Amino acid sequence: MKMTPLHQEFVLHFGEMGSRWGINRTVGQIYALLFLSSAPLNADQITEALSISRSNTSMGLKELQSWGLVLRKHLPGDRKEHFTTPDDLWLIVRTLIEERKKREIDPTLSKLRELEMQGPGGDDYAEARIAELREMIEMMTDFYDDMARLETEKLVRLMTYGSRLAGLIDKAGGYLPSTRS
Amino acid sequence: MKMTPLHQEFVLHFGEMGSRWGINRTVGQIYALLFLSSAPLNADQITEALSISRSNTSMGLKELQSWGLVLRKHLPGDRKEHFTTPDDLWLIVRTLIEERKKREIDPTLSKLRELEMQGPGGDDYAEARIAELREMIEMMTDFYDDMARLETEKLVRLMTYGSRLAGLIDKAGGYLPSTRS
DNA sequence: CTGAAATTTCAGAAATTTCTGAAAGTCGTG
DNA sequence: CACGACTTTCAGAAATTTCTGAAATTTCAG
Repeated sequence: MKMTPLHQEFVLHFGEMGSRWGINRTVGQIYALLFLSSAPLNADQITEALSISRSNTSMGLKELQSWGLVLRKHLPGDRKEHFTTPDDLWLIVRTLIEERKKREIDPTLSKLRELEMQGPGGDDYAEARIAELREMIEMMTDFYDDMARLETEKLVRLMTYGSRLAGLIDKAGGYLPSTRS
Repeated sequence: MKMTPLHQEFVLHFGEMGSRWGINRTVGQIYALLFLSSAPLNADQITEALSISRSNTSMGLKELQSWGLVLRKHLPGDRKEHFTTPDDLWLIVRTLIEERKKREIDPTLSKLRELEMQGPGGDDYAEARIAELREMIEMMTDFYDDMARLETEKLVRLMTYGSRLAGLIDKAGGYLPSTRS
């Protein structure tokens, strides 16, 4: 691994940002390194490039694989495992959003539903607030599900359409619910 | 502060989720407590309800205010500061997204642009990857900006329209760029 | 099978983050 | 303008997370 100044800076940045993204420094760095590398790298190369311990590399790769952000790749003729990032950026973004939803939203949605199941307990305000929150999260995740189902091609076209979308909707005359409550 | 079982569970959940959301346990708990409370609470009430130290409450409130998720409120006749969450959930979500963008996306976008400014350094693959990443982030943040500008009413209508949006775009015959590069 | 190469696990060390109590600071009223 | 009520700051303690080296486990060529 050469590690040009470009690599250095990029990798360090992802390391620093890691904590804000809910992953740790080395995990961010490993991802960044693989992201910039045209050829798959093996664990020893990563260990050396980042000056971390071999076991740390192993754990970081494990986490990245659990996120689906890094793939194992067997290179013929080499016994070592090699690793890459998927090269379709849209796929990466979809994975990232899906995983974050799974970790950051879904548990709360379940909890809110569970709390509502427990029936009225006297605090009307709190109960209403919880119901309202649950409804909003449902609306957003339903919308997300719809978008996630679209092919990238259509998604891009939609996004490029930007603010004109609103006008389009008006014209479409969709008679749809307005703001809640 | 009464702290019914409902409050308890809700507050504890937000505390646990806090770490996944990039805030710490007590900050999550303070927010949850205020979210469920119809009346604004003062720092001592929060301190007591959550059994934390007064200084911890102070720091937590400071952070939540910096996110714009908690507002100071002067109650007439009481010298203490009181705190609430905005009650419009859409506003809360907008704030949350805006702040996360500011903290999690914008610094990276700047960094990518900065790296590109430094001009070609020999690694074509890495440079292309960085450019591609920058372009995608720009496309998404531009779209976000467009959406953020819409009134809530329209946003809701748009979201409720769900997957039919794609068909709409097709019919609109917008001749727009397809997938990048 | 065997054993060397590669990988993973894991207990404790190191680093980082969170939390506390005490001290310093702010504010408004008498 | 001084005093008490309230709030913030901050250094160090406590808790949590991350990282390491050594040992255990897996893998596969011979």
